[in-house]
Amino acid sequence: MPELPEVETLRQDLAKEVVNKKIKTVAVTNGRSVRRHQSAKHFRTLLEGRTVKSVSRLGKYLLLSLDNKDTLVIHLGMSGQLLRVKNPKDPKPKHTHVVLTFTQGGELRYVDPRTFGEMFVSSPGGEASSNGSSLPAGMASADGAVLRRQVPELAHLGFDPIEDMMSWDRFGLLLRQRHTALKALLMDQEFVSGIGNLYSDEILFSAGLRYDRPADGLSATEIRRLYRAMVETLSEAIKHRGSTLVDEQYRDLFGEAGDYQGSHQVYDREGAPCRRCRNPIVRAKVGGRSTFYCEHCQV
DNA sequence: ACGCCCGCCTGTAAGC
DNA sequence: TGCTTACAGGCGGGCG
Repeated sequence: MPELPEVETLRQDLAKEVVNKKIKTVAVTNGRSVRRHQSAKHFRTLLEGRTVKSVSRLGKYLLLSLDNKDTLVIHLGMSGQLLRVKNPKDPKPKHTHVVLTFTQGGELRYVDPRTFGEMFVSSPGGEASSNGSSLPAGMASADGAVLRRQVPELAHLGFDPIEDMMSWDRFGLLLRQRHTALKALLMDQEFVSGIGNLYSDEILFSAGLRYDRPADGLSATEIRRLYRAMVETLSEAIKHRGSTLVDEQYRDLFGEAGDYQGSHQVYDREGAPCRRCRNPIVRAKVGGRSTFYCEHCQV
């Protein structure tokens, strides 16, 4: 389940692999993956002949800027993979739904068994985006603002914890406006973008905070701990090229597994001893989802 | 405003 | 062994 660290790893590799490459042909073999477009043909037409100029990321979304100001947006959902293949004759994995072939050779494959993910081409003025000046609360970064204006469909996303700098004071101000359980807030993409079930649990353990603490009830010290835990946990996971779980769903651009799963403190460790205090990690159901935490270390 | 559920999907694994 | 059920969970939508 790709979250911010996995998507950022892909972004870094895509920046090396596809920038300045020209899209020769696009093959769509499952229309559900391009469902925002009226037809697969329309999607193809928008991409064929375009050159990729840069690759950026907003939360869990990848943004490939094209030479005509359009943007190819890629979201991996639960089970999406992007694979860079040098030899088009390599056997295609099951559930390969979209293939971009480059003029310079090789191809980029989009594989997604559960089809929760999607790809679409966004045009700057292509949507009803009359008030492009309004940004999510706390938005401080010019970069994030530019990307949100470039892709109106993603204007609702909250700040990116890695790309958008924020002071502890400002973060605390945003927390105090919300009477929500911390875990739900961390996973709310309109508040902060890029954090899912796995990293919210890891961040809250690192911060020493329970998942059900109300956001508006944190002390100044706790606010600082949470902010630090968020940035450091995500940064460490990026250094380790993300997490590949037992289901093997996440693979990088070259099909290699990530390396951060060995550093997990709580996620998927029910009953195992807490790495800090040795008490067993507890699993709880919150909103139908599994939540892992340490009853001793998180208060 | 917020919590909680559903539907969308397939692969895997546990249970009977 | 083989069928059924649960689970994995991002996201948008609906409901109380």
